[in-house]
Amino acid sequence: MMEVMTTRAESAAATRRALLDAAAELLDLGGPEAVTLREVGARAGVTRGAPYRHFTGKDSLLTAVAAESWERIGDQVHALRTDPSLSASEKLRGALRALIDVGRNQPHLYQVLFRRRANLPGQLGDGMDRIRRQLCGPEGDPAVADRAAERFQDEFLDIVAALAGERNARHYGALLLTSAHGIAGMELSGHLDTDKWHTTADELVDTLVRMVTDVGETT
Amino acid sequence: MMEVMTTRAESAAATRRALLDAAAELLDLGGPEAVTLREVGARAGVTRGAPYRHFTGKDSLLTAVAAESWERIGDQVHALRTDPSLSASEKLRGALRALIDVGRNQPHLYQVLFRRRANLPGQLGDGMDRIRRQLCGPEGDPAVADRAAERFQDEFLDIVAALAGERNARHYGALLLTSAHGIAGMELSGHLDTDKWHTTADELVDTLVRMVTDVGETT
DNA sequence: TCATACAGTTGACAGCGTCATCTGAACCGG
DNA sequence: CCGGTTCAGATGACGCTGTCAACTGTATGA
Repeated sequence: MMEVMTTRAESAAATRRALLDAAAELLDLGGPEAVTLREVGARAGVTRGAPYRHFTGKDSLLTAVAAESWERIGDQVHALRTDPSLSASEKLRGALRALIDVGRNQPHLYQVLFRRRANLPGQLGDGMDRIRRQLCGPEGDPAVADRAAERFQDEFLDIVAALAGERNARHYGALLLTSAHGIAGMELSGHLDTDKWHTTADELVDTLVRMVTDVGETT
Repeated sequence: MMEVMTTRAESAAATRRALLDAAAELLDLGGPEAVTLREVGARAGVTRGAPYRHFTGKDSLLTAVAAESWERIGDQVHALRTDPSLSASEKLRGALRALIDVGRNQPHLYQVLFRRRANLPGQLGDGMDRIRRQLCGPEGDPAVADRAAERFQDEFLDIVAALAGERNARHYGALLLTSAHGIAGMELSGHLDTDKWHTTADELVDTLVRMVTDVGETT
């Protein structure tokens, strides 16, 4: 049965978890538009104002969901990289497919993962307001999601380095990563017509892996 | 000075144009969230209900904006393809950069261009409602945007075929297109850290062009 | 000339994110 | 054990949104 909640910290942590789970579920079902703070609260057993005790707002909540997902993907790629039963090519193919599979199985989540970072452009005027706000809660901070996404990229980079050599790893790593992202994105948006192009996302991944494998051998 | 509007059709057409222009401008400024039917109407000199005479709703309006943009990009690539002063490689590089430049200069528009197509997944239940609705107005119909996007892809495919041969054109064309889309997307979202990867989007494009040029030569 | 079609206006509604305010119970120093 | 404090959560309110039904006035076409 359910553990009895005694301390306030435990109860708050449980609410936070429930909010994140509810948000992730609603995101899967109907995209960011369907993630209503009212509905999230209801599914977590609280009311519409409660999420503001754990996140600075809706954006912050979605960012936290993205951060957890990045961590999960990072773990997955880490497991691939350190699996001694896999060849270097298999590791690379697995990492690329891991990303594309998220696009396939959780398209709405995938789009949130690659949301535009808030403080990218030269907007510094009201940027300070946003930044200060999001510093209120350490979670939902874009920096948290950024760190998690970068860990994934680091793991990925190591896999590429083992295959194509340290020299080419960064350039070709970026090429592979962006290409996989593009494959996932166009498959997701429906702009990759497999009939028109006589090819599939999986075949494109194979070609990418083969190309980098060749680079590694001839270097 | 301004031409006097007499006929009702002219007036309506002018309003439609103004609505599209206002929507495109607001999209550039603040993304889809900033495209308010009230503000669009205000900038077009009408009120909030007027857009419903020309589009079935906000989604339909944004789809029409995307369709016009796809047509513009298609024209641009067509001009590249038929320019006798350019080499095949230059045509390919230009086409890829044309797409990436949209991502750079109009990031919000770019995301709308690659919006998920409505009728992709197996949702047929309420899908009929949506479809019948969007058939009311021939514009804003997703099919219009799809046709425009496909014309761009056809032009692009021809450029690749001239460089890599008919045999490889489709497979490598898809690879190039998805890769360019991924480069644009990750640069746009801020996930392509040029310091970390020791490379830039432009260098990645050059590598892609070189790879396909090699394929064309060795075939 | 007169009925009609139709672009555009207006009022209304439900739902949204967000904030200020309030409440009650867990906490903690004495 | 007790009384003040902190803080998770509830609640009311506000402005904004997309959407639709009902309405208005004018150009159209027979």
